[in-house]
Amino acid sequence: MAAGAASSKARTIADEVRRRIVEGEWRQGDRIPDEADLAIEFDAARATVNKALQLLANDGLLDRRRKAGTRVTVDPVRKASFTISIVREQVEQAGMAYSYRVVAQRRSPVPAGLAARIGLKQGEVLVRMRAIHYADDRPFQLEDRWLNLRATPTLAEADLRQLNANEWLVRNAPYLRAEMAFSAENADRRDARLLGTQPGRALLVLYRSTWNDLGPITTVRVAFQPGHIVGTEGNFWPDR
Amino acid sequence: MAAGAASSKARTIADEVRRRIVEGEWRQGDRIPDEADLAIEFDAARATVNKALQLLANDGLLDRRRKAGTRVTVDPVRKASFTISIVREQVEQAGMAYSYRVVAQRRSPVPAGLAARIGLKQGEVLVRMRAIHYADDRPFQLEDRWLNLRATPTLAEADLRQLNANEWLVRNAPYLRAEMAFSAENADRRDARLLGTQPGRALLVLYRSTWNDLGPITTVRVAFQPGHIVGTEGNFWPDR
DNA sequence: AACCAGAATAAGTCTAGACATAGAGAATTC
DNA sequence: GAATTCTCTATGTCTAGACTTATTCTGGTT
Repeated sequence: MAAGAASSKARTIADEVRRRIVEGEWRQGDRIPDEADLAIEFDAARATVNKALQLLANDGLLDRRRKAGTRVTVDPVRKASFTISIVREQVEQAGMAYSYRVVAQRRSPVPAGLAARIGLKQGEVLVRMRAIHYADDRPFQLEDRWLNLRATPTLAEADLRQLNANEWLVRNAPYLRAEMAFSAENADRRDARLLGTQPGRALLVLYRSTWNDLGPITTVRVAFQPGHIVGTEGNFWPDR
Repeated sequence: MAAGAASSKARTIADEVRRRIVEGEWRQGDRIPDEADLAIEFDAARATVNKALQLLANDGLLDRRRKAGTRVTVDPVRKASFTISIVREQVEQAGMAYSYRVVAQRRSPVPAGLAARIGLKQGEVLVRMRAIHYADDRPFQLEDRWLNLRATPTLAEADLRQLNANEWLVRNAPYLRAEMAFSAENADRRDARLLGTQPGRALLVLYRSTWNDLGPITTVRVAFQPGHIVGTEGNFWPDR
């Protein structure tokens, strides 16, 4: 809750500049003093001021351009960062027992739409698996995953039935790029059956795909149990 | 799409270290050479190596501790950052005409649950307003907002009917802290009517609250039109 | 008025060196 | 054996100074 704010000169400067912006002393679009001036004001080296201002620029609070100087961002964009942790940890942290069951697994050619979206030739054969994650024996989330064994040579197909694919991937297949998207979908009959709910219930659905240098690793549709909320705390606040 | 990666020595080092991790040269939990050694290897100052490693640590790829050294993170957490832009911009960027209509506005005491969540005394009177954002005359999103005029002294109640509250706030009331959460809800009768859809349809719903040093500024429930997707690209990838 | 070249400027980056500080591991004491 | 203190090390941070680079601005040219 409280700002962990490890004190450091750069952090102090950043906080003071932030304060001036938040309290309206420096208004949106205003040009703020340049690094050299601030360095004098705060009795710091320019590099330190630079670091402080970069922190704020990363938070989207400042716009900085060479020669043009530093300005207070006009339409600050709201950024929020979500942390998607491993399901098992999430469940266990809530004090519930975690279990996992593979519902189906087979090789299957990728449908055209998906292939295009993740950058594969249509018809390429991937492993498709459905699994359910339980919290205290109640279905917690449902995953429908496509796995590209070519991008994860060390993962044998046979292992998949035993392993929690998500966990294996997190631990063993670092990715270079990831995309995520949230949407809401009405549970279809299968969703409802697997999640133990009624068809039509609104489900929060997360799509995630990851790539490494060998190509797409996996793409997954995760449907959460009805009522699930994914939250974050974020923005305009010291990150670390 | 491509890594914008402005080349810089620090960036180059970070990319190389990232490569070694992704390609398994350095495995999870491994201790990597210390800054001094890497500085020699890459013929750079230690400060530059430090900057490079801090970048990766921010991405969650490395764990760094004084004396203990730097290790490859064991269970990398998936972080993703979402950018919530101003509705109007979002709509206009899609080439559609934006409009906005206030459906209701009145002063109202905060219900207990909400008061507790955002840190107000129960019964405090806030302004509550409902509004619809349209894209090409089709309802795009629905907002149900509570506004604390005490935290935004310059905002007169009378203005609210004219203004787009969200935009006014973004431009004029910088916040210190924000919380966001996604969920999925079945449209109730009112949602459906205002969004021009059928009751029961799954809606992606975003809750957002913001605070400044005067207290809570606003809290809002945003319901998107059915089928709406909020996406991101993120993680393990250079931020900027 | 439109265009172009050069000067000036502010941020971007790097370096070498210094000191601060957390914390692991060893040595010491009880 | 457990607890405490000590020591040393790797990261954290800062500094002063230099050089680089993008971009604005200015003034001159067509």
